[in-house]
Formats: sequence, structure tokens, C-alpha cells
Amino acid sequence: MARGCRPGCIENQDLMSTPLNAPLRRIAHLDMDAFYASVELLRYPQLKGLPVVIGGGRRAQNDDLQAAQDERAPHSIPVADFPRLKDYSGRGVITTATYAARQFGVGSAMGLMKAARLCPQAILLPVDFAAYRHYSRTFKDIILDIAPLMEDRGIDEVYIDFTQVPGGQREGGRVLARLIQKAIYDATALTCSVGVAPNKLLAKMASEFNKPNGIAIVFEDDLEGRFWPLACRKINGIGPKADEKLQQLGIHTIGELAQKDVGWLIDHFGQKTGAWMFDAAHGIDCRPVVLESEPVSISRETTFERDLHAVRDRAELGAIFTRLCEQVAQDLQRKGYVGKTIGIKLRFDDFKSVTRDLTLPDHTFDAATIRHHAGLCLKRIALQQKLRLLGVRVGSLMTAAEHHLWRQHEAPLQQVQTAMDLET
DNA sequence: TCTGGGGTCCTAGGACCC
DNA sequence: TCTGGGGTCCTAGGACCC
Repeated sequence: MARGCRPGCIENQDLMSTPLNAPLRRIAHLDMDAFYASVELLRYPQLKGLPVVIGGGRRAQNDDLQAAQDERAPHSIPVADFPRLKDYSGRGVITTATYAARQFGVGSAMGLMKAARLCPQAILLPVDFAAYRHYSRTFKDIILDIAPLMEDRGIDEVYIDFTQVPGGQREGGRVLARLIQKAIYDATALTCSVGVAPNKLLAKMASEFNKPNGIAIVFEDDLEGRFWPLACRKINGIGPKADEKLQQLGIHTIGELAQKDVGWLIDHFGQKTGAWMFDAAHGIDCRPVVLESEPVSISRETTFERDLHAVRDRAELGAIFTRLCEQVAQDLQRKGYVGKTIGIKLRFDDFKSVTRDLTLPDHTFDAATIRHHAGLCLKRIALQQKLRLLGVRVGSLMTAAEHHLWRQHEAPLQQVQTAMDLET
């Protein structure tokens, strides 16, 4: 969960100790509008207004489209030549659906088979992460040119600290938000929505207020009027489980949540979550905008075309397992990390998942080492049931550069220490 | 007819040490 | 000999997010 800090909250200290004419803390949340679909429409403008879903498995379910692309410019492919949802067979979920497709009840994370029954005529496009990453890089670079304090929150979202940016205070941030929107649109023809608020929590919610292509400016005084009527689920960090529990306790809106006292919330949700919920309902969040962060783990996983059995499909499973380990090793090396916790994840045909991991004495990025220890993890699981997913993870990361230094200095010292221990 | 892939953070119990 | 407590690391599971 996205947690604010509670004791010694910087924001609270600032309120008490900052001079009267200090700039107001102004945090923006920027969210690209229907990002994947919008990028696809840049390529295939002929699909504008039609029900389109993006998703599917790795299989070349779009052979027709692939063939067509070889010969024709994307924008000249007739709509009739695009593959339809009804012609798809196999696993996979929808990553994004256009508004026209959502009219049919089709939405993100829905299985493609189910979606095909709801809207068989919808056009199905394969995900093209290379294209989305390219546009992601482009819009983030544009923002960085204008406002350097940006936190990356994934492929289509960022937080930006407007507080000290020239013009960031004008109209509560609206002027700067408009400038960024225009710069992104001029360069990419993509639209985004921006919320500007005293902190990340409120900014994130505010960016949804005027979607698409909208701006929402909010201040602390807007808490009761604009946030308290919203469903608790709108708080970033309250998901389906917490929401259901809140509903059962008779709490449906953020305003109702705010009426409960901290102690009561802590009794029902635990120290940390209870205190955090209380703060969130009162619009309190002092998390800073974080410019850079190191990854904690790197993983690869895959859902099989069909469920596999550990014994009957041993060869196939073994090949996939080895490939996943090699991919993780490559990812580590490419990104410059080593890790010492090797883990696996299995999902059975009934969708139950289990994980196993073990920690090595030293860090590694070696595919064979990862494969060996992932294999040891796998041996600790009974494999009667068929499997639908296998994953490999490396955690407890440090950068390869740090590890290099560590081996030069720390490791020899430890060896000396061990030798001394043995002598005594 | 089910339900992707890549992450983060939290909890909780046990081992082990001081 | 008994009792207790704190800190850290390891492992497994789960909620949540994009």
C-alpha cells in the first residue's frame, strides 16, 4: 500500500515552521489518457471510434495483420482486414479497451474469451510494448525539460513537484499543467490528465476528476467538498479486499471513513493500515516525490498455452524453466544488478499460487547458478496438480558496481574473520 | 469461458544472537 | 536454571498497483 509517514510528518512540520509567504506545496499527478489505445490509434487512425481491445497471449494471433503490415502502410489497411475478437482462441486478458469497446461491458483484465462473447466484432490488436515505451520515454523527457522533479510511476503515469518550478504556483498549478499538456500534445498528439494538489494522494485522485484531457486544481479546503463524497476505493492503496471489509463495516465513502477515529480503524485493520487509512481520509500524505529508486527484485514469468503436468510434460516444462532463468540473468546483466535471493512461483490449474525462495551466501547474475537454485526450490513443492504458470525471481539486489567493490573489500575481511573464528 | 506480467510493500513466524 | 526482550535475517503468502 502507498503509505504516508505518520510520526514527525514533514508536511505537518512545514505547516508550523515555514514563513508566511513560502510557496505552497504543489504536487501534480499526470496520467496519460487511454495510453495504449491512443498510441495504437496514432498508427491506425482508421480505427478511431471503433471497439478495439489490446491484449492477448504471445502467440501470433494476428498473422493476418502481420502479413498485411509487411505490404501496406498501417494507416491504409482497411478496417475489414483487422482481426476480430471472435476469431481469437487461446488464453490471455485484455490490457486496454477503447471507450467504444467498454460500451459492451468489455474491460481491462477481462479474459479474451469472455470479451469475445460480449463483443465478438471488436478489433483485437496485440500489445506492442516497444511502441508504448517509446512514447513513454518521449512524454517523460518533455516533462523533465519543464519540471525536473519527476517521479516515474510506470509507463503512463508520473508525479511532478511543482512547488519550486517557475510558474508552478500560478493559478494553483494550472498554468504549468496546461503548459505540460500542450508540450506533450504538440510532440506526440497524445492527451493526458493532470491533478494538482497539496500532496501525492490528493493529486492522484484529482487527476481523475476531469478525464480525458483535463486539469483539476485542488487545495486543502477542497477535502470535504470534493473528496469526502468519493468511494473509499478511489484512494490509491484501498483495493478490492480492503474495500469489501470497509463496506461490511458500513463505510462507503471517504467522508464516512474520516468520521471514524484512529483507534477504531487500528482495531479493525492493524496499526499501520489503520493509521494510514485515517490519514488518507483526512487528506494527509507527506510522501516526497522520489526521483530515482533502485529495484528490489527482477523476475520473469509465463502462463502456458495449456496447463502442463510436471511428469508428463517434463521436457517442455524444463525448457521453459531454463529459458526463464536465462531471461532473468540477461535482465540482471543488462540492467547492471546482482541478487542473492533466488525464488520461483507456480500457479496451479485451480489458480492457487505458491512461492519458494532461498538465499545464497553471495550475489550472482549467472544463469546456471540461478537455474540450479531455482531447481532446488522447485523440488520443495509437491507437483501432482497441473500447472498454468511458472516464474523465476531474483531478489535482494545490489548494483553490479557495488558488488564489485564489496568483493574487493568486504569479502576478504570476512574470510580473515572466518579464519580467525576457526582458529579460536 | 475464467482470470497477463512486472513490480512493491506488509505481515507473521521461526531461527539465531546478544 | 529460568525468563524475557530486542534486533535481524529468512521464508511464505497476500494485497495492491500499473
